[in-house]
Amino acid sequence: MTTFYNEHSKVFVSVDCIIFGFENKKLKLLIGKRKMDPGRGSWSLYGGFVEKDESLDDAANRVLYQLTGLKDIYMKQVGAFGAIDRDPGERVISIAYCALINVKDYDKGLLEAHEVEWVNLEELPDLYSDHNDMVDKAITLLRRRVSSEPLSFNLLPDMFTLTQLQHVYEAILGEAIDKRNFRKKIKAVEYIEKTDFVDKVTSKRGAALYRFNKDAYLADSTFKL
Amino acid sequence: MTTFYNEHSKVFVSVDCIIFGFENKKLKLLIGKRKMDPGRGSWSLYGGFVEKDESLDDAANRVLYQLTGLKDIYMKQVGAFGAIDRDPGERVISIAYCALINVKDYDKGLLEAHEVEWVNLEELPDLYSDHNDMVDKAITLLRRRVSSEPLSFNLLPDMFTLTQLQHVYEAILGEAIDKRNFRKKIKAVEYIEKTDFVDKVTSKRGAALYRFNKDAYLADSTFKL
DNA sequence: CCAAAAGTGTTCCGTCTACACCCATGG
DNA sequence: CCATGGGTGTAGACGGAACACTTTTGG
Repeated sequence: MTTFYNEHSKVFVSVDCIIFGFENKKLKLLIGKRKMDPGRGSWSLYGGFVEKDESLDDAANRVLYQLTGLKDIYMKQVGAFGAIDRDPGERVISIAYCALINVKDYDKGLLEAHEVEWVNLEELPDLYSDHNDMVDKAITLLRRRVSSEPLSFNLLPDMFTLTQLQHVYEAILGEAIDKRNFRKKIKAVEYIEKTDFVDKVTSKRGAALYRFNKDAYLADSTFKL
Repeated sequence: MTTFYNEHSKVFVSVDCIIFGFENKKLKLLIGKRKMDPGRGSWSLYGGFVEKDESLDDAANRVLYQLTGLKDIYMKQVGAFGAIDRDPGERVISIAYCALINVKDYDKGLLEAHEVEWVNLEELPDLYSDHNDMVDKAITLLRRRVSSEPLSFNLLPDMFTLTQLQHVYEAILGEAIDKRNFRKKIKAVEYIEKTDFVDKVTSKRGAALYRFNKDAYLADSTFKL
């Protein structure tokens, strides 16, 4: 069995997580300063090596769980990055994954424990190695998918106002959206359901809270926004 | 420098090429029977291991070159596949790449030398390991991109008739397209240029040959079809 | 009472779709 | 002369974009 394999060389494989959050009308990224060589001290995505007993997806979920304590998170593979010298220490090929989480679900204590921070996407610093390329590709994918897949809800609490939802779209697409046209489209989507709850935090008048009905969506998986 | 790396395990990394061609109104895939264990004799994509001195993209291009003798081919990464047992022999993570080539550019002699064949996409057999998943993902990407990127020309000779071009779109999208509407759109695209040449092979009357002007496209990279 | 956010319809314009006939030619 | 594929225009439907005012209420 160990036949032709031996002629070839093995390499390290890691996963890097591009973790998007949304707060205050802005897309945010969870990044930290590297605590190891090479690249100690530079801003970096959070990552980890793929171990023998886990698939790539499993590794990405494990790394995300280690950092955030969250499971069953929206995660998509962004792509494999494999320039020869992308890691100055050893040959390491890395698979980038993109995760969308609700910032409110994230335990603030962990921010300090792991020494990571939420940084506005627009103010993203230079990151370690090719991590900026990973982020760029992730955003490109996100923009492409946000209109054809119900992604956006992953960045919000279970219940949200239409204004919040609109802000998510605006942040991802990077452009203003007309309020009336947006709401018209939303009303046509049957699995975005109005609840009887009202949010009085951001407005004096109060805004109706909506909910994404995942089961209804799965029953009729058409999405267009 | 060899510090924390050692705690982790290395794995083999390979690339697999999903090579699309177009002939006789059909999308075709270049596949062969595996000539090695594990999986000897089963239909398979053409692949190879990533070596120390090459990036992932380089490896994919080398593998494609070894098989076809072609360089500077349209190639896009499809994604990384890393289920634990996807290769029954050893842990191997594979990066799938999608290539589009003009079947006419492919030396028929190489077909036999490498024992590979063009197979209609619709008649694709069960492939080794997760190769069918790779193909499925490649097609999904292709469908998504074909309307927003000038891919289709890679599947045709330098000069082509509008009917041929339409057949390419129909094959990729898997649905019939109205001839008049299609030609109307094409005429609006300034970098699809009519030449003075006429193709008399497929019709008695003769069909005008067109050419994709890459420089004109790059000068104004908008594409919508 | 006023600032701040929520909520609500209509019109216009451009784009997509459906659809059928004549043309040129080689065999 | 006819079978085969090449080539052409129009009308109606539909969806997207632009656009402004009223409502509620906490401070």
